[in-house]
Amino acid sequence: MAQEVDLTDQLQARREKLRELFEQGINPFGGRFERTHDTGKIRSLYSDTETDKLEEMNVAVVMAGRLMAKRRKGKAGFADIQDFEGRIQLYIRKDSVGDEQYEIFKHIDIGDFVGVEGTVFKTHVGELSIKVTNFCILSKALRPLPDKFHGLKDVEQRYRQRYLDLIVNPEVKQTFILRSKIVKTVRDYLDSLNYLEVETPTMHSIAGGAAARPFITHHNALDMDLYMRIAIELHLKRLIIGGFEKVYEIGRVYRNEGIDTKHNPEFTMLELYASYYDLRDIMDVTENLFAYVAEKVLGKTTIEYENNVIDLKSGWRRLHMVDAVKEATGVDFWPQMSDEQARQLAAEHGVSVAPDMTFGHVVNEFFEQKVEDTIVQPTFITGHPVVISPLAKKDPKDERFSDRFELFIGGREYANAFSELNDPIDQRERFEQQMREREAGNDEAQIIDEDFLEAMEYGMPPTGGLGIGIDRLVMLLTHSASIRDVLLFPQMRVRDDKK
RNA sequence: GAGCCGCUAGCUCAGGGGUAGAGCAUCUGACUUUUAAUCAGAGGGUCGAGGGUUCAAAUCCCUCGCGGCUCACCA
Repeated sequence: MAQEVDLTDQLQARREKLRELFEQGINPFGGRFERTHDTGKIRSLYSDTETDKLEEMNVAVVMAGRLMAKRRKGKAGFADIQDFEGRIQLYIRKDSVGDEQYEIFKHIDIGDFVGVEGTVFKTHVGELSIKVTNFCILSKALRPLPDKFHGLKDVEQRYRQRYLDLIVNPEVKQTFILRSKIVKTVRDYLDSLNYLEVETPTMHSIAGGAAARPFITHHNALDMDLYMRIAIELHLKRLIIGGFEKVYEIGRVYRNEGIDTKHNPEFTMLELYASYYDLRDIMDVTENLFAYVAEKVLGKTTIEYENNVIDLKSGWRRLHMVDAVKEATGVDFWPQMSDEQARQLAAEHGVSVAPDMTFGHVVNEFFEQKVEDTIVQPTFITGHPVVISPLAKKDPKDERFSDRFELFIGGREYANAFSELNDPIDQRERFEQQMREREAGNDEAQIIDEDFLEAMEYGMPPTGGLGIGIDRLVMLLTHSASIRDVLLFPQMRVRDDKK
């Protein structure tokens, strides 16, 4: 601990007050405190009660909270305390609480936790308040809170010390309460459709199910490297094989990639799988889920996000990637063509492609570079090229493309789904194709998972599968510009010069 | 990884070569319905870190750290 001389005036003052409390025989770090009301209950019960009526009712309450403001004037004073539900004003008179407690009140600091007994009343301007008859300190704060009026603005400090952000910036608290409701509502919806929620390992011996670089860790007793999962996919499919006909998991996945306003190294994914479904069924589930959650959580399906008005009501546009590219650029990839011809079209239309890219890669590049950003209203883009979809069924009508969709809203991807590949021979070929890409230098291409292939050889029912980025969904529904604003503790570099 | 911007008191911010400022917060005093309470006084700083230029650097230059945004990467 720092020596006294290193402490700022405010830290010294609070430690001094702490010592005085001990000397008076008062425990500044108290224990259990039984409340009769919180601020939410007080407000819902008495906000609309007339001042005189409230006086007559003489409602006694016991409350607790953190002191957020103090306005003292001689032998009386006002203070605001804050609990989870909000704030309420206290009115403390020396002749109500007595000399001893009033002395404590005089020396109590903003940030301290207090417990109070009193009666509910309204001030001259009609503010619901508590006339305090008994007052005690429940926990002493040794550091000052950020500015009561401006709050905490410093973005770095808000992320590093989220607890301060939550104490002084009420809208931040609301965002995370909403996040909790969103996730709960997703669960409610899937549970109502008889999906079974499961938990599968987050440490994998092979990081599969997506194209991404994993985090590597090590198990000492087994003396083996393990990978933090980059997707939930392959374990949930094993459960489909095992006879769980409808399963989902909401959990963390980890990708060892850059950090920006849309990416955090660990984030929350929903994946669900349903036996005997195909892509069409999954589209229905997806749009119904979004609409249900928006309606339940926000009370509406029309939302504003990044200067767009977006309607999440079901019945979204369904558009094949090739048609989307054709619509935006006039380039038609339906006719059969060679990889060379495809790359030539890219060159002609200013789409940058690598020299070894195949027809499928080129189509995808066209979509990403020319179409993706322009999609505003919820749109299912379907039929991704098979080469970039190693876990999806081929489209029987055109085997260059897969039975897959990605959901785009406001130029951003929110979901990814397939009619799941359930042919183990084809799956092996797809993995082998991925291994060849890997050998060619794509370190995000997937690794062959023999254990998963064996599982599939026992027979996997036709299955529809879906993945939704929960953080992005929360961003959308909470109008958050950065993923860090919907993560309580976003990943940050360590600071070694910590004050 | 690149570019731009930022880092000054506990918090919010001014100050951009000439002795470090304000508001809130803190401390002392006054005040029994205030609410960004008010009034009077006081204390509080390694100006992100290190180097350089200069008689003189918070300020100009270089390096580094941390953060934000944009781009790249991320099917």
